Amino acid sequence: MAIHDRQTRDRERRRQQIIAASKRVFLSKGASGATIKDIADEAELSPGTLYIYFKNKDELYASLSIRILKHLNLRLQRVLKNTDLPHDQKMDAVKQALCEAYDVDPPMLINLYHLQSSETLENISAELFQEIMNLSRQCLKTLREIFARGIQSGNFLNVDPMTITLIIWSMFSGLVLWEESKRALNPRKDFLKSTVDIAFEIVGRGIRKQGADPSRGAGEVIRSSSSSDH
Amino acid sequence: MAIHDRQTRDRERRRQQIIAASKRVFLSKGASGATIKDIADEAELSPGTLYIYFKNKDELYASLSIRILKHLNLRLQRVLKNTDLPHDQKMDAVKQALCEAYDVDPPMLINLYHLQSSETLENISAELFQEIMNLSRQCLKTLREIFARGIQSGNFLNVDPMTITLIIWSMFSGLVLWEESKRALNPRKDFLKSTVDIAFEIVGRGIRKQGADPSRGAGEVIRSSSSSDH
Amino acid sequence: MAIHDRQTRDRERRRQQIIAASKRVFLSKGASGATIKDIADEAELSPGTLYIYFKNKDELYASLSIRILKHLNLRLQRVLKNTDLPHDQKMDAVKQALCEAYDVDPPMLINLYHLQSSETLENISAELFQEIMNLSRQCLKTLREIFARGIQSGNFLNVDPMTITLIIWSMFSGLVLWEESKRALNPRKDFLKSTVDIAFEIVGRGIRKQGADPSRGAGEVIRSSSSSDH
Amino acid sequence: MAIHDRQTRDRERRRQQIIAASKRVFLSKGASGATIKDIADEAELSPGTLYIYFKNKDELYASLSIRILKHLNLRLQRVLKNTDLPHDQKMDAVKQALCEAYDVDPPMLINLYHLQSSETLENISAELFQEIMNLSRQCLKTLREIFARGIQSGNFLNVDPMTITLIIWSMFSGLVLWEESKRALNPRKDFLKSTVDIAFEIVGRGIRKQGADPSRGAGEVIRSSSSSDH
DNA sequence: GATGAATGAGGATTCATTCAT
DNA sequence: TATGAATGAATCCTCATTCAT
Repeated sequence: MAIHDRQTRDRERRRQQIIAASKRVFLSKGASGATIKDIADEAELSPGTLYIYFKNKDELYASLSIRILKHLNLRLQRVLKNTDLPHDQKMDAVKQALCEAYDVDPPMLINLYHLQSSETLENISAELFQEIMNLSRQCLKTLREIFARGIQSGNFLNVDPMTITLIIWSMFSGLVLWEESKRALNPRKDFLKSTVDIAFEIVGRGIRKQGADPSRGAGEVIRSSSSSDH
Repeated sequence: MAIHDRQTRDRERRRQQIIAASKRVFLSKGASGATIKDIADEAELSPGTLYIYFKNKDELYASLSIRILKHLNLRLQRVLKNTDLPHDQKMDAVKQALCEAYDVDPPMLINLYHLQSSETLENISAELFQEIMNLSRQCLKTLREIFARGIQSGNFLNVDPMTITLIIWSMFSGLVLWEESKRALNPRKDFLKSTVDIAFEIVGRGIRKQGADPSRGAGEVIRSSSSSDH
Repeated sequence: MAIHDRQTRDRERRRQQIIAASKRVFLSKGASGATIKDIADEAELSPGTLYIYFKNKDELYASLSIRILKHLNLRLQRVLKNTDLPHDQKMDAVKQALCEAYDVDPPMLINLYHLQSSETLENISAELFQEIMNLSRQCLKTLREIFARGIQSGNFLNVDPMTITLIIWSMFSGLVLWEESKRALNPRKDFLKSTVDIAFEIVGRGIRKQGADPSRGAGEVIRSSSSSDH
Repeated sequence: MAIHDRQTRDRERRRQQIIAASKRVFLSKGASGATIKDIADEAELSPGTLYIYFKNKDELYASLSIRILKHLNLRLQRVLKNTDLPHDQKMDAVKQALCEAYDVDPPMLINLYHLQSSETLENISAELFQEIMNLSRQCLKTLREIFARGIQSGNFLNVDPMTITLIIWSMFSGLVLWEESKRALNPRKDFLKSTVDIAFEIVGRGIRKQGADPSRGAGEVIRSSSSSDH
């Protein structure tokens, strides 16, 4: 038993070691710029070893997203279910969930974009691809639900909640990408947090009803984009 | 003279032919997925010919950004200088400039991101890199100036204008990337325009002073992020 | 026209150059022992060039058989159609066709065996595989027809002609393989011809009716193996 | 003693387990297509364990031949020494010896061919290679002696007995290879036995003197191939 | 002895780039 | 100028073999 446990633990530790190394390398060299040898060197392992733990380079790359998506999912669910939280503070809770996920794993969104941008999805197994897609979709769904309830409560403008989701998500992703692109040239400080604060404050102001009477869910309306197909 | 003119014209036409082809190919296959042969085939030229007009693959890729950045620059300058436009409609003009640039050249922002994200800049000449950087910076500067005037005029909240610039830019980029990532799976229609409309409406509402007395430039204040270094 | 012709000719010459080199290398190092670099070196080309002319190593290997199979096919057809030839000399004509094919391309049968032995057929295109299979089958069919007529004519024992075909083919192949396996160790002389002569003489004696009355096709009978499925 | 015996027995049993597994794997995947892991899996052992019992892959492969060659040797010696057997039935006894060896170990001849065809002999130890070569030679010698006595007895044509040996051996090998190559596509039944029966019948007829007076050893003569060097 | 994770040399293949025509 | 065949460095991946447990 004990032996088996230790082996399992070692295996998992090695996996993490590889994942950590590849994050660093992928971040600095990009998905296709990074070579297996780069990653192996960074992980202080031999190239062959990577193939014991990951089927190929693309699967390794894709795997990076899994953990952080799970984490983000959890945090967003908690926001959704926290009924004690006044509706007008949910936006802030969403912001914190996103920022925390970013703190845990900075390049997460870069991965998500690259994965979605059809560049990779060639050599990854259907299951892994599905898992990532499901997790992504789950995150977006939860966000939409949060906003939908804000609208129902009368705190938010009556905008299609999926559209709000996309706007928030895109804005945050855009800021993260910007941040990361600057980091290479200017690694000292991160301005992300303060910029994100302001961004959410602005969007929060923009989405909240002005002299909101929280009693009814339909007041000011912004014509919704065709929401069905996002 | 005439002969020389025609030669120059032919040369330029051939360049455009290559640029147009590579846009299509880079868009569908990604920067590193696209091969020179792909582009040559699309342009109905031979691989060798591309090297007569562009020093190498990276420079070809980078030069795609140049044109669209120049175009965007022009449009934004016009918005800035159009003193007839009421300050509270500048946001809308900015939106239109960005959308138009996107219409002219959909992948432009993707290119910009990839260029910034250290993926490419390997074989690119220093001059070309500088030109791109200058053009990018110019666009951002113009945007910042537009917002700065909006603040001075008392229409906008007193937020660091560079921060607003980043937020707008990131949000738009994020939405474009999202759109592009969806296009592969669902090529029929684009929801970009309507989503962008709502996004700008929300941000516009968020950034405009509420019961604004446009006469003075300092009212409500959102604590600015450290702006100096963006 | 002239230019195009020359190019076509050059292309074909280059193909032959590669085929000739790979025959030598495959013969001396075996199908999986030979590396692309070995072949490229032998052909005095670079590895990449081989991939212009052949899709991959397996297809190159398989292609070696095509030419010789076509050649053999032609020769056997001629034997079949040569109605002037007395039936009891057809065996000799078959022998000469096989030997000549071997002279033209010694390793041919080794290839055929390897190809049939399911080792390769992984990376070769369905079409190429089909072409080889069809050519092989055609050769066997022609042989069977030759023997079938010999039986009908009353010169040969009444043995299933496909079985005779297999015996002749296997015997010849076996002798060639033996010869080739010896050549590595003892390259000076080839004993193939004389051994094959005797082999065909023995089999010829064995298959010909003893005091044959060529007038009827059924005399001595050797119980046929189940012939349908070879 | 007892302990030591058991250990020796266990060791030998494990060896057999590996040999049996590798036969199956080599047969289905070919010599170079089969990996050590394939064999280890089939033997339900770990890769490392194979190296306790065999120096390397090539030696494992080669050792497969040793056993069957020893077996075949024994059987052929018995035919040679069985002076009760009429000379004209020796051919049949040889056939049975070969067929039995094939039944015991189908891929044996395939192995022998591959070994001889310079494919393998890279990592094989000199001693093992010598042993295989000696055993092969021994088999052929015994066959030659059998045929030589048939000639002396006046039953067979006066053909160089080594040439007959080669012909018989090649024919049988050729048929086995054919059989094996078909097995992949059509695994249900083996036609080998019936085809081999007819083959030996034909060759037997061809080699036996016609109206043989078994009393003297020189009658009809087929010009011998230069026999010295086979 | 037995294990199986780790190794790393080696091979097939790709593709940006060059250059003779 | 335009071509496209040729190049060969670079990369992914495999797998025989080793070795710490």
